[in-house]
This record gives sequence, structure tokens and C-alpha cells, in this order.
Amino acid sequence: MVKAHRVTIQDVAVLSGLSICTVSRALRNLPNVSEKAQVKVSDAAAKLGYKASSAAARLAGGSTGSIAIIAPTATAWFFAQAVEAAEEVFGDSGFDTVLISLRGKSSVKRKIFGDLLGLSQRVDGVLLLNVDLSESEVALLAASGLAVASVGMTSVPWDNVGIDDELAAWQATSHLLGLGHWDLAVLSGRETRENSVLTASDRLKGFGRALKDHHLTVHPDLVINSDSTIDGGRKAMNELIAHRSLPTAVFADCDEAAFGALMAMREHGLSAPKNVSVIGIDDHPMSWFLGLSTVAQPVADQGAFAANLLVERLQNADAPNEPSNHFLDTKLIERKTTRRQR
Amino acid sequence: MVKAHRVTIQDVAVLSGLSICTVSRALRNLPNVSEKAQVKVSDAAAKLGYKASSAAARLAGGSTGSIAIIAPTATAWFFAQAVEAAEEVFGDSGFDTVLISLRGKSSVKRKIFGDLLGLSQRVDGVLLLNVDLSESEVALLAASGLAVASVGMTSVPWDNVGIDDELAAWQATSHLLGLGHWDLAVLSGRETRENSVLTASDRLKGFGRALKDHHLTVHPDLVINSDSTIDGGRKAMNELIAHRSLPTAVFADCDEAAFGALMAMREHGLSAPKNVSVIGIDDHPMSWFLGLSTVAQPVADQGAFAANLLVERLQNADAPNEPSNHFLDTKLIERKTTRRQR
DNA sequence: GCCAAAATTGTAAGCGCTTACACTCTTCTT
DNA sequence: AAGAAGAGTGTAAGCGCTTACAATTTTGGC
Repeated sequence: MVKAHRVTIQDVAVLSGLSICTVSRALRNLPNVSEKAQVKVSDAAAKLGYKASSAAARLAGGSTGSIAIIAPTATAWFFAQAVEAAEEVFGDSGFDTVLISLRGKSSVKRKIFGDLLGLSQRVDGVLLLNVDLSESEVALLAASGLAVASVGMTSVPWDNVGIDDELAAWQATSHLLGLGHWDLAVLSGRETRENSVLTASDRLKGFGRALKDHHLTVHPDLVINSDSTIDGGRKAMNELIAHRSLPTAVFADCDEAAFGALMAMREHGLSAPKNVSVIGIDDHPMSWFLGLSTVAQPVADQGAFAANLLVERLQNADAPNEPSNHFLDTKLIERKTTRRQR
Repeated sequence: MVKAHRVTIQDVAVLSGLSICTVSRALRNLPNVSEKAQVKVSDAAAKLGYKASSAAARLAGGSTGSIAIIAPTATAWFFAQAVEAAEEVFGDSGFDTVLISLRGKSSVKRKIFGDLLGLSQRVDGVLLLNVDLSESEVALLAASGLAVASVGMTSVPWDNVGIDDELAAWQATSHLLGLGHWDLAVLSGRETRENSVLTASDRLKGFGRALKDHHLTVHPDLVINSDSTIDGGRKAMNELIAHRSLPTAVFADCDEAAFGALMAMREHGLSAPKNVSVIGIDDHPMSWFLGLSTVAQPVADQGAFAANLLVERLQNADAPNEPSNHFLDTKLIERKTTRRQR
């Protein structure tokens, strides 16, 4: 048996009786290739099971065949869902997915932006999931030559998919207000300059707008910073219970934080909706079980949608249409952790 | 301003006054480089901010600087945790992480193994998370030239980290038995030939062994196949409730399935431990909240540990010590979903 | 039918790195 | 002190692909 030799473009060229150059063009569907040649090449490539070496392609100035997903974390429910959905789209389109989790470390983000050239050497595009970027970082990325798309980011010069975070928060808060609550606290995702969940500020805005609609104002003491995790929600709620006056209702800006809040309440012998009404955003699979009222959002859809936009950009780099911004619908789901305030 | 030109090894060579070749060797810490040269090169590289092009390196026969993580899914709690922990280790060691989620699709696995050569062209190593491999696939991988490590896989010719799944299941089951239950059902992760959670069969074994220790036998009707997800557990439990006689206790082989089981019970007006005692494995963050008895396992630790082993192999390819197999400890956590059977 | 323009195909020069091999100095031997 | 062995360094040939640009063939107009 002959030594396993990688099938190269050369082999395809020989088998199809054409030059390497023509093969290269045919394989990439470039113009100026006759149909005959096109067919011959695809046949030969198929017969040989040829797959271009992404390393060689990249080195010569072509594409790498991989896309990076950058997310604040890969463990939170939202991100795990979105990452997997996007990975599926990328995989089906023949791209490798490079996962980069910021893990709350500004150092990771700094490393990436400090070596954007390096990144662009290794991937063709970047999918950002709720990454809090400074203006200069946005500019850098936009100028990097990388294709970019994002989930949950607004006013950004590339395709974006998300929900209307302000509206979602407004829906949740209005639900509480409609139930007669007027003493509300909010567990709001941390918004550090460094890296955080961008949606948090919009959600806080929505909370504020709902209050305003009811001629109420936001009391700073009742805006609690909270990591968007179960533990974060728990700590935030504990703080609220321990150090501040207990409101009659709490809006957590994601379900996991709401879970944590419920936990904290339980630890203090409190429960929802008896002592405090609680509502979240997400419709996490556990929410139904816990009876958590929430505002549902399609998560996997967002990831897949954005991934598709990115792939399309990559595949027809020639059609430079405007960056688009898509909003997916959210829906209030009333369950058992919220009830009318007497 | 001069056009941004990638800093190449050539630049480093010129600045350090040495040949490209020496620079290349120095940068990779190969032998036969004088200390003087070593210093000059690192200085020059640092000053220039030089980073080798992984594409060029790979093409020339060097390493790619990336590692693939292959997991049955990226959304399940266990995998999300392990993936992130491993990604952190890889990132800190300068490797890119390529995420490949099988998503229960045998086609994905087939694609990978059908083009292992292609994979080995794109990554230096592979971290397998509970991937159910056939013997031939194991052989292929082992022969692929890729460095391999895994989590939760046994009798495999590469480094592995896991828990003693059989023991964990035994602990959970024994707890139930010790409480006086003898009519037990098990929600067991699906073990299709294609791709599934490998640990499932070991956990089933542990369940069986515990029964045997108590001179009981496993009743096939009470072994329910279940996806290792909330929804899977829910369906499995629904099936159990609807079509089979209700046991006094249920062992779910992961916490998420246990959550689903609890949900199903709730839907039928049942609750744990009143009607049925329920125990899982994992110690998911929600388990405490739900009072779920379980067997805790360190998840991020497993991912990080295995990732470190892999990185070490990659970094000293010269020291070919035996593949090692590490077991991390598990611990029974008794909470409120299990109680003594009267 | 003849010639310019357009369409197609081929040639060859890299992309930035690794590595076999040749070469130049140092060290030890004896 | 001459020669062998070894350490350190350089030369040059690729790795498999893309892409100017040159060469060739086809097309179309008159």
C-alpha cells in the first residue's frame, strides 16, 4: 500500500487534465471558468475526495474556513444555546467554529483586540454574542477585514440579531405594575466597562420606561447589580433582603438571576409570590417548573439567524448590502411567581 | 504611515541579525541554539510583537496552535461547564479552541472520522467529552497522529479524566436502597451505537451492582431510556407514570433528567419524596434549590484536568509516557427528594 | 472570412514557516 | 598540535494554495 499522501490540488489538476490554477478557480466558483472545466474539476475532486488545506489556502491569501464565536461565557444558558445553534450553522456550511469565551476576564478581550491581525489570520469571521465593546473596539473590528455579525448588540456597523431588550424589560415590568405593584426592585446584569452583557443596560432602560409610564421613578437603592447567573441573582437578592427594604416585586433581567433570587428568598423563609412577586426574562427550561413568570425569547433562533447572516456575507462577499438589524419577538408568560398586589 | 505589514519571521531574523532558520528554532525552543542567539531572538520577537502565522507553520509541517473539543452537545450543563473549563486552559496555553458539537447527529461524527486527515490538518489535538466511539474509531483516532485526551471515557489508549461512574451510580442507588426502597426505576441516558453519553452504561452498571448487593435484580421494565436533558427526563418519567407500575424510588443518571422527572411528577400531581423518592448525579446549581438528592461530581475540574494533560502532551511530545486514567471523587449529597420508605 | 475584444486557461511567483543538509567554528582526543 | 566529534548556524527546498499576468482560444462584428 502506498504511503497515505494528502490529496492536493495538484492531484485534482492532473486527474481533470487542467491546470492547478483553473482547478483552484473552479473549486471556488470564481468567474471565467467554462462549464466543461467546472464539471471536470468537481468530478475529479469528488472522486479523489479532495479537500483544500485551509492552512495553505489561508497562507496564500484565501479563506481559513473558520469562524470565531466570542461570548462573555459559554456556560450561561443563553450562551450555551446560542453557541450551539451557531456552531451547527457554521458546521453545516463547512466552517470550523473557534470558541472564545471571555469568562469575565478583560484580559482575554484585550488579548483579542491587541492581536486582531492575528485573529484575522486564523478565522474569516467573528460572531459576537452580547459582547460589550467600546467604540474603539467596534471601529477596530469593523476595519479588521473580518466579517462580523452579532447577537444582542445594537448600533453596530454589522448584521445583528436580537430581541428588543428594552421592550422585553418593559413587558416584564409592566406586568408587575399592572398587577398593582409600585415598589419594584430590579436585578440588573452588571455593566462594567470591560466585558459584560450588553443587553443589561437596555433592559434597565425598559424597566425605567415602564415605571415612568406609570408615573413612578426608579429608586437607586432598588437597582441591584447582579451577575447574570444563578449565584449572581442569589447574592443580589440576599443583599436586597439583608440591607434594603423589601419591595413587593422584583424584576430579574434574566431567568437564571431570578432563580437565584428565589433561592435567596427561600433561604430567608420567603417565597414568591407570597412575599415578593418575581419575574425574569428568557423562559429557561426550568422556569416552567418553578412557575417563574417571565418574558420568553427565542435563543437558539437568534444564534442561528446571526450565524446565517455571517455565512451569507462570507459566501457572497461581492454583494455588500447594508448591515441589517433584526428583532425577534418576545412574549410575556405569566406563571405563578407573580400575583396581584393587595 | 506605512502599510500594515504582517511581522514575519524574516523581520525577526533581520532585527536579531540571525538567519530565519535559527530564529525558527529559537522560537520553538529546539536544541542547538546558543543562549546568545536565544536571547537575541526573543528580544527581537518581543520588540516586533511577532507571532508566528499558524497557517504557515501548519503548512510547513509545524503545529496549528488549535485543539478541537468534541462533545455530544454543548448545551447540557455538564458539557457547557467542561467545555468552558477546557477552553480556558487551552486559551491560556496559547491554543485556539475549535468546538465541535455532535448534537446527537451521527452524521457529524461520521464526517469527522471520514476526514480525520483533514481534522489533523486543522488542529494539533482533540479533547473528547464523553463521546461514544466504536473500537475502529478509537483505533483511527489513535493512529491519526493527533494528540488525544478525554473526559469520561474508559479503556481508551490516551489520557482520560473522569469520575467512577459505576461507583457514582452505586452511591446513588445504594442511598435509595439504604432508605428501604427496593422497587427502583432508573432513567438511563440513551446508549445508541451512534453517539451518546458513554457514562450511561457504567452508571447503569452501578445501579445494577447496587441492586445485586441487596440481592435484588434489575427489572427491564424499570430501566427507562432517557435523553440526558430536562425534557428527556420528563418524557421518561411520563412514560413510567403512564405505562408502567410506579416504583417507590427513581434514580436518574443525571440531575437534568431528574429535574425532568420531578416536572413530570408534578404534572401528574405527584411529588418527591412523598410519592416517589428521586436522586440524580451531578449536583447541578439548581439541585440545591429543588432539594434534589444527588451525587456531586467536579465538572469544570474534569474538563480543565483533561485539557491540561492534552496541552502537556502537546508541549513535550518527546516524553511519551503511558496514557493515564484519573478518577475524581464523587460524593453523595442527601437532600429532600429522597426519604425512608415505610 | 478577418481582426479585435472577450472568455478561458496556464505560468510562475510567492504566502511565512519548517527542516534536511551543508557549512563553520569550538572543543576534546591522543 | 592535528584531526575527529560536536555545537551552532545558514542555505535552500518545499508545504498546498492563490493570484497577477501572460498565453491561448473563442466569439462577434462587418
